[in-house]
Amino acid sequence: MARASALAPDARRALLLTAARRVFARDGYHGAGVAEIVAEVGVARGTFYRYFDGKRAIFQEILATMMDEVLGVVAPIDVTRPIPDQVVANLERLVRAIAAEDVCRVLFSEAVGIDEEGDDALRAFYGDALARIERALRTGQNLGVVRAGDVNVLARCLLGLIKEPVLQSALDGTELDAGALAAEIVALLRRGVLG
Amino acid sequence: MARASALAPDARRALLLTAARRVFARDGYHGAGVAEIVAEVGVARGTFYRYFDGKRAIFQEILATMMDEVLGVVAPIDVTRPIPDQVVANLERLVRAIAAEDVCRVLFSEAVGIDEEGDDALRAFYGDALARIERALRTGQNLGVVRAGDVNVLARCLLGLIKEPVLQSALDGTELDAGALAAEIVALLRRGVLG
Amino acid sequence: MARASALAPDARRALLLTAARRVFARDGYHGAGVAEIVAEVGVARGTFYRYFDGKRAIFQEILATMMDEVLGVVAPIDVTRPIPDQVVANLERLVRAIAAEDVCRVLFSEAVGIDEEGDDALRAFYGDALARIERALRTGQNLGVVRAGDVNVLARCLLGLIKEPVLQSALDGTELDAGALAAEIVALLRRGVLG
Amino acid sequence: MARASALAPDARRALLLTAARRVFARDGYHGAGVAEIVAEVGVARGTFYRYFDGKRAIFQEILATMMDEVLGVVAPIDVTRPIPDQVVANLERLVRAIAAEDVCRVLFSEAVGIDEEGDDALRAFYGDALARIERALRTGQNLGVVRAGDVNVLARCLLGLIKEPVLQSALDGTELDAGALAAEIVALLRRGVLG
DNA sequence: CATGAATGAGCTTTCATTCAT
DNA sequence: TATGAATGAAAGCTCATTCAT
Repeated sequence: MARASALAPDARRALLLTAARRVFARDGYHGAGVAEIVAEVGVARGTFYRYFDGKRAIFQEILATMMDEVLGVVAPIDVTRPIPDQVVANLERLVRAIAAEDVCRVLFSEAVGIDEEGDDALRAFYGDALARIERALRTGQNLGVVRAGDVNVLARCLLGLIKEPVLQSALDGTELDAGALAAEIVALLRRGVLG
Repeated sequence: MARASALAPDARRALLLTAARRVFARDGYHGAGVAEIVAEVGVARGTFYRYFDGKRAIFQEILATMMDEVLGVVAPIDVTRPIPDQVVANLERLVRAIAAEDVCRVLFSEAVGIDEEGDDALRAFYGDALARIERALRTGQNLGVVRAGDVNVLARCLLGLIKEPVLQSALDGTELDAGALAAEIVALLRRGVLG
Repeated sequence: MARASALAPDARRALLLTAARRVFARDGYHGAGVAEIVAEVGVARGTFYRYFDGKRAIFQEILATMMDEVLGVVAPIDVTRPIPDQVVANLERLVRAIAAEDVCRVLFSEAVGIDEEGDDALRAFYGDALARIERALRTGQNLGVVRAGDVNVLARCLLGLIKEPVLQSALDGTELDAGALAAEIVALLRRGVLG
Repeated sequence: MARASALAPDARRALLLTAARRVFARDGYHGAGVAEIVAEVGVARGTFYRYFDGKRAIFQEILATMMDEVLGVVAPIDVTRPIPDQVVANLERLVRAIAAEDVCRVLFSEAVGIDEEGDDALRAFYGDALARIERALRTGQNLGVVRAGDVNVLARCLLGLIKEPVLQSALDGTELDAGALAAEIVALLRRGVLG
């Protein structure tokens, strides 16, 4: 058989990761097969195992990457500049990051319950995300711009505020307007919905 | 193996459903095997297939039941009585319903992406839930108790507000205080978090 | 459950046999299920096993009956009366007997290769049938009305002459004219086809 | 278990086909299991499914091959050469082809009633075979060497004349003398058996 | 280093048969 | 005697992984 053109190992590894992301996003973790991944890249099955320990391993690596991508878009607040604008910008970037088709399905649906190791990673991810939100809330409370309340619960609520609209868009195939969503979230945070 | 005593079909069916719920919640849809379900009930493999068309069928039935359970706890608002109390009560019941360990895992994680039929059911469920929230919001707007805004997006946000804290509790094993959560959500709806 | 009306055991046995014949003819030996047979009669599975040792046993009994039916229609030749008429009449009855829808499928297709016992029965059946034909041929040779030839081979040929047109009719769903077929066979026996 | 040495796909495929033919001929379609086929070849279950879509698929492929083998031995009649010799030769080759142990059992007994697709193939096979015989008969009638008669029925009769002796030989384990059978058939066609 | 044929544990499902009621 | 819930061996099939080439 035609041997795949010699490629820098890193490049081939990247190709496999990209293909796997696509396949996992399309078919889900259990629906995806190593066969499809290698077919997309055009290498043999065995080659896959030279670069990754297995299906679970590549999935976890993709997951870790996605988590970094998502958490990475959140910029620290610069208190010397207008805060609300920064919050809105962060929200928009966050929404856009998790609305990326593959991220949404893989991170929010497929990642749950693969195995203990995966669940640990997921817990760490959410722990990190929630810790950041809580910190922001506490800072806000200290500055007097955030009302009193259980930051723990509040953080989880905010997380849902962001996640769910994105999830629903993915589920029903609707296009998502990140700006509008961010605006609506901010409005909700500012004044609630009642009155 | 000792032959399981014959049982009224409905009783055996119920036992299998209960066991399956437990197993699906514990191991996930793909991790669960018919073998485990029948082992929990103490019957032979074949018995399972007397009552259900297969693994997918019993899962979908459990899913449908859970959806009914969840949507069923939401009582229609009686406009002749104080509305906020009813909303809080509804919220609390809703939180408790979806916080049931098995409901949370099965409905929010495992149900996604099993097959087209399952996804259709899921879409229908969320469609129903969102439609109810939107209706409530619109009614509130007409009564002047809900501020203007895109009810579509808002409904999705509210859904996340409820789902996410429950999901996070399930993920990290924290006990959930439904009352406190409901209160916090109401506070958020009333005044937001800022200021 | 409603207990099937008390019936003379022989009558119930006969009902089961009739139903089984129908089912075996329709679905084949392997395609048929005990479930269908009892459903047609309206009795419980267990009842079936009170009357028959099992699926194989009832099938063999049906087979034996069919063999008797087929061989039974062949009347011994009465040498004091015109022989050709009797041969034609025998042929017609034979064709009609094996053309019975269920006989054809069950006896010629499904009966082969079920198990050793079944194959023995089949061998006995064909052995009997061929022995009769051979005897008739030999008698004919002695009377000078049948030309010389290997009666063993000839008997097998004659058997095929009768069986195959019936089989083909069953296979392609064509209606069979027993009289015409008998006539054609006789013509063939008389003069061949050449010249 | 010792790993089977890798083989060129075509070679492995051929080995599986050969083994499957043997197993199907020995145990029948329903009595045969993929387990036995792979055991004969000395490979693992999964290997089988690399080459065939399943048990039905390999069976149908074997069936198609057998049909081709059988129909392929019949040479077109060359009218510039003595016709009777050619007919006898064709008959002999045909008998030998269908007398091959596996062909006889698989094609004439096991192939019937597997599923719709299989029955269609079988109908097509017989349709083809009968059409050829009919054509030959009609040609003979036009040339004045075949007497008048219903070619449709006649063709079926001739088919049985060939098939049945072979079938019976297979059933009772008798050795078959293709030459003698062909001669007897020709004699029958020429002069019948009476007189 | 790449290949891809081979692996085999493990899955879902079927159905003739049994036996407590 | 009739019932039908329960049985469980055995089937077909999948797919992540291995390893000789």
